[in-house]
Parts: sequence; structure tokens; C-alpha cells
Amino acid sequence: MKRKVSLKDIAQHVGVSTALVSYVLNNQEKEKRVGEEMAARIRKAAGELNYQPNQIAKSLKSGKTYTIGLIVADISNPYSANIARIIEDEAKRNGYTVIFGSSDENADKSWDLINVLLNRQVDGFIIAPSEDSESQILYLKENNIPVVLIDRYFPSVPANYVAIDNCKAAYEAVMHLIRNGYRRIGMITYKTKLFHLQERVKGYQKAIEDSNLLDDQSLIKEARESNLKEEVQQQIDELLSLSEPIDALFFASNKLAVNGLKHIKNLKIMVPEKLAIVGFDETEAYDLYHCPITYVKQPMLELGRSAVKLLLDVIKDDSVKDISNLDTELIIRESSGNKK
Amino acid sequence: MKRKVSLKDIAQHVGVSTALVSYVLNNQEKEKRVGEEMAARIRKAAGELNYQPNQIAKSLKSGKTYTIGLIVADISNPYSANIARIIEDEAKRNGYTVIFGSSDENADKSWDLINVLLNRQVDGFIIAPSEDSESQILYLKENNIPVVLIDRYFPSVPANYVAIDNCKAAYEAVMHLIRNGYRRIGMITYKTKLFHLQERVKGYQKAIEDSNLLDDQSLIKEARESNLKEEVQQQIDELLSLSEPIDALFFASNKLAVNGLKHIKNLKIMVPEKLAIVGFDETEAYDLYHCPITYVKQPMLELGRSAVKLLLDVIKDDSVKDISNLDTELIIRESSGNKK
DNA sequence: AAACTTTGCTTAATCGTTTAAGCTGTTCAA
DNA sequence: TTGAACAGCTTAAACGATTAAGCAAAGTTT
Repeated sequence: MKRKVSLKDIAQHVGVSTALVSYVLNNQEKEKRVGEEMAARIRKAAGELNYQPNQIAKSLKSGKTYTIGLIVADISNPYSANIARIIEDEAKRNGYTVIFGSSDENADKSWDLINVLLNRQVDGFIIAPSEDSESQILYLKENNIPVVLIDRYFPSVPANYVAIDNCKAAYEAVMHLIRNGYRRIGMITYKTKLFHLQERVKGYQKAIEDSNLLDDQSLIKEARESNLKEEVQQQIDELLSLSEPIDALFFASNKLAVNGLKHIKNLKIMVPEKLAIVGFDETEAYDLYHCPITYVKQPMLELGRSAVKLLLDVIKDDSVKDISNLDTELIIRESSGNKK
Repeated sequence: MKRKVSLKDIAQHVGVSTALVSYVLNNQEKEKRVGEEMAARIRKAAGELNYQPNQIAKSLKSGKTYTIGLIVADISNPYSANIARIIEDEAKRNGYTVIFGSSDENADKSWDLINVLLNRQVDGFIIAPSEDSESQILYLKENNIPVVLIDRYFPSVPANYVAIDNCKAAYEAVMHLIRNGYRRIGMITYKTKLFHLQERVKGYQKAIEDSNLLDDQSLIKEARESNLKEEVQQQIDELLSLSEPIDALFFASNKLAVNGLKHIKNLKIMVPEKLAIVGFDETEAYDLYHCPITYVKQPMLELGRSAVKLLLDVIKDDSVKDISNLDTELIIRESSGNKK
């Protein structure tokens, strides 16, 4: 690799010290009293030699890398990829670049990633924390490393976060089903301690209670990420073969919904006539289902942008802001239509 | 932010020079003849102080950042996100991290990104090049900056690349339709000069010719990325209202296919009875369509991994390897079933 | 003309590492 | 008892930038 042009090269080329070159190229000519003619010569040389400052050297000196570490569950998941894209754009708009890593919902991997990124001196983190990673967030906070949580957070860990009101979102989704005449509503979620998913269950339960429906715990099924496809299939089978089978099904994520819908399609169950469906989060797959799926839509743009803005604020003045939960929107389509 | 522990801190703590600490922590104690007891004390101190080396400083010294710059069209696109994830994993396995950027198929943005990443001293690039970005690749090559192109390449620009044989893949997809009895096969592609998409058209045409079907240019439609939804709809309408309408449709990408399928669903056209469909690239959306879509599957894992391996080879010894085109697989499902 | 002030530049330290070169003291062969 | 060989450490320069401090020459004030 051809060695890059450095400040020194310009200095030698013009016949001055590197200090002068640095002043001029950082537009400090006025404050630092650099001669007009000299400044012009330096700028000209920098242009001719196509000088590009070495950010690594700058970073070492300044202690700032203008880099954000982004840790998501899995960058190949549409939800993560979407957020990543928005964060990328907002970061770029502010002169930051993004280094990312996928934790696979695994606390060990997440810890690894945090360390790798810390060693690369990221200025701060945006993290969608995985289960059992409370201590990692605490560690960052204790060391005064700027962090903003996104999508999820731990009620036990005081930290800046940007998220939706999951309980409310689930509540509204289920209430919508109830209003449309459904009475036996099943829910499929992940087997996890993650607070935001617990909240979705809580919202579901609150809607059931508020509507004086039978609060039947056996209607709530928990699938494990590791064996998702099989467990979702089995759980749908169970929900459908109850003595009082379900007439509606609420999925706690788009991945769960897509897996479930494949099975429901194979079973040739009429949606929404026999079974109404509401999903969580967007995916283009919802549109291709024979009857478009109703789903809870998160304000992705706002989530991503707020996360970056909040992080940059924290990086700037280290103060803890708080962010209110963002509102979701229920996109109502045919899959949750009125019960015949 | 609490200042991090540096080599100097350890040195002072133990009462030795930083050089010694560096030798020990880099496991050069034998070569550099460091006393056993001393080495142990240094290691102990490093552990107690929780020393983490500053990669920025290392990079400045070594000229290596162990960072790969990844430029894709759009990280929120499932194809890009998938590749990104594979690249991330393979990079991590080799001690590299990934900085990414989305070019939005725009040469100016791509040039911006290259410069930003160059200033951050990435050791090399993996790029899915956008239209009209030949000069950028040439620039990198001229400056001996390691680059590997992925998914796409320019026949006019000699460069390392990892890609599939797009012509062959399209040929096989269309031949499959022909073998199943379809005769009027339309194709929807992007309006672009990008070689890999031209190749897909070429493969389509070759299949038509080899089968002695009517080579009708009006069956090939080109939609513009900027106005995709509307143009795809209109073009499907056109293809269906020809005096001799199409009985099969080949989409050059998954994004085109998903947009097209939404329209076809709204038109209530029976697939594959009235219209057979073959798509390009995977998406979970294909599975939820009432009749699962046949598609060309790229060997994503191999593409991503080969790209990283090739790049690391180039970084190591600067020699130009060549990579053969990888094979695709046609995943045959109901949407291209035998013509009744 | 002496005493400041201003202008326009240079010097050198610094960030946290790496690493070639040098310095001391011990051991051992001749 | 001299000096070569070696073990075990330190010194200092370097990577490429930033920036406080200093210095010489010219200009201004009294």
C-alpha cells in the first residue's frame, strides 16, 4: 500500500513546520496568526498532494474516534437491519461512523463485542441488550462510557434508552381483536426474561382482563429461539386442538409470526374467518400472505434517530437524559377483520 | 470517561519500563529475555488493573487497524444484511471488525464512504459496487488498497471479485420455465448498466433463443429503482395486456419480485395456472405467498466467506488471485409448476 | 532610542504503543 | 584477570496528528 501523504510531507514540500500546516488545515490561521500567503501555499500543496488526514492519529491525540459501536441481536434480521440503516444515516449526518456486531441474543458474545469495540475506542454504544446482560450495561455506566439502549431495556438498570411502550402496544393489538369479536385469543412469544417481551405479555393479559374474558394461561405459549420453527408449529397445533380452540392469535414478533403463518398456511386454516392474526413489527412477508396481516408498527425512524441524538448528547455532556416511550401504530388489515 | 489503564500505568505500578511490559504482554518474553519472575509480576498487574490495549495506538504504530470497510447498496435490504452478517462472522473469526456503509446505488455516496473509511485507515474493502463507480475501484487499485468486489463486478475493471454466474443462473431459471411448458416468458429487471443485471438478461435471452421461442424484446421490462412500485405494476399490466400475454414472469431480484407479487395478488391472477413466477434471491416473503415462489438461491455463506478470505489474502501478500464464479441453485416450488 | 507589541513562524511535548539499540552486571572460558 | 557471552533491564525514537510555549524580526509607542 502506497504510503499516504502526511502533514510532514506537506510541511517539507512547502518548507515549513508541521504545526503551521496543522493550523492552516484546521482553519485556525486567524487565531494562530499565519500569514495569508503562507496559508494559501499550504492549502495549495495539500490539494496537490491530495492530503487526507489520518483519523487514527487524530483519534489517538484527541481521545475521540467519532465512531459509534452498535450491538444488535442479528444484523441479518430485518428489524435490526432497518434500525442499523437509520442509525447509519443519522450517525453519518453528524460525522460519525458505525461499527456493528451481532450478539445473537447471547450475553457472552455481547460481552466479547463490547470489549472489542471498547478497545477500538468507540465514543459510545447503541445496544439492543440481550438477556442477562445487565451487568454489561452497568459496567459501561460505571466506567462512564456513553450508552443508549434501544428497543429494550432493564427496569433494574438505570440507563438511557429509546423504546416503545410494549405493554400498551400489545394491549391495543389485543383490544382490537376483542372489539372485532374474537374471544379465545392465543399468544405466542419467546421463552425469555427480556423485559420488553414480558411487557407484551402483560399488555395481552391486561386486555383480556379489562374485557372480562376468561384469563386462561394455557393460551400463552413460549417458544425457544433455538428451536423456533418446530416449537411454534407444535404450539399452534396445541392452541387449535384445545377443547375450546382459539379464534385469534397474537404473535410477539415478526419472526414468530412468519414461522407461524407458514404453518397456518399449510394447515389451510382460513384467516381471518377461522383464525384472526395480529403480528408485531413489520416485514414485507406480511403483504404477500393471501390476506394481509395486521401488525404493530414501531416508529423505526424515530427510534433510530432518537438513539443517535441521545447518544451524541450523552457523549457531549455526560448528563443523563430520559426519554419517554415512543408510540406504536396498529396497522389494521384483513387478517384481523370482524368475526363472522 | 474514566481514563483507561495504559502500558505506562502498569509499568509504574510494577516499577519497570513500558518496553518490558509491552514485551511481556505480547508474549515476547523469551525472545526479549525477560526474567520469569518479572514477567509474572507484570502479568499479574495487568490483570489486576484490567489492562486493555488501546487499538488506536497500536494501529497508529503498526499501520494496521484490523478493520474491514464494507460498502453495500443498502444494509436494510435483506440481501445486503445477510451478506453483512456472514462477513461480520468471518471477519471476527479472523480478528477483524467491520465498518459498514450504504451507497444507495449512488456513485457519489459510494465515493464519500470510501473516503471516510480510508481516513479511518481500514485495511481493505469489500464492496458491492454501484453503477458508474468503476473509477473508484480503479483509484483503490492504483493506490494498492486491497479491495474485493462482491455480488457485482465490472468486466472493464480488473479486480478481485466473488460473485455468481448470473447469466447461467438466469438461463437455468428460464429453461426451467420452458421445460414446464411456458412459452411467453416476461422478465422484469432494473434499468441499469450494472453488469450482473445485464448478465441476467443475457441468460434469459439465451434460454429463449436456445429453445427456439419467439425472441420478443417487449417482454423485457426495466423498472427504475426510484419509482419501483409504480413502474413494476405498470409493466406487469403491460405484459398481461399484450395481444399475446405472458404466461410466466421472471424477476431479476427479490425486491422486484415482492413488489410484483403484491400487484399480482391484487389482480387475483392464479399462480402458476395463469402465470408462473420465478424470483431471484431469497426472502421469507416467498414462503407466505399462497403458492411458494420458485427462486434462484445464491450461496450466500460461500460468497461472504470467500470475500473475506480473499480480502485477507490480498491484505497479506498483495498478489492478485482470481476467483471463479460460484454456482447458484434453483429452488423449485409451486409457482413454476407444470403448465396445465 | 529604549521599551513594548505584534506578526509569523518553530520547537517540542503529547496521545499509547512498539521495537531497535544500548547499558549494566554476572558468568564463564582462556 | 581479562574479556567474551549473555541475561535482564532501560532509553529513546517512531507512528501522525495537535497545541502550548517560545523566539526572532518588524512595527509602534513614548
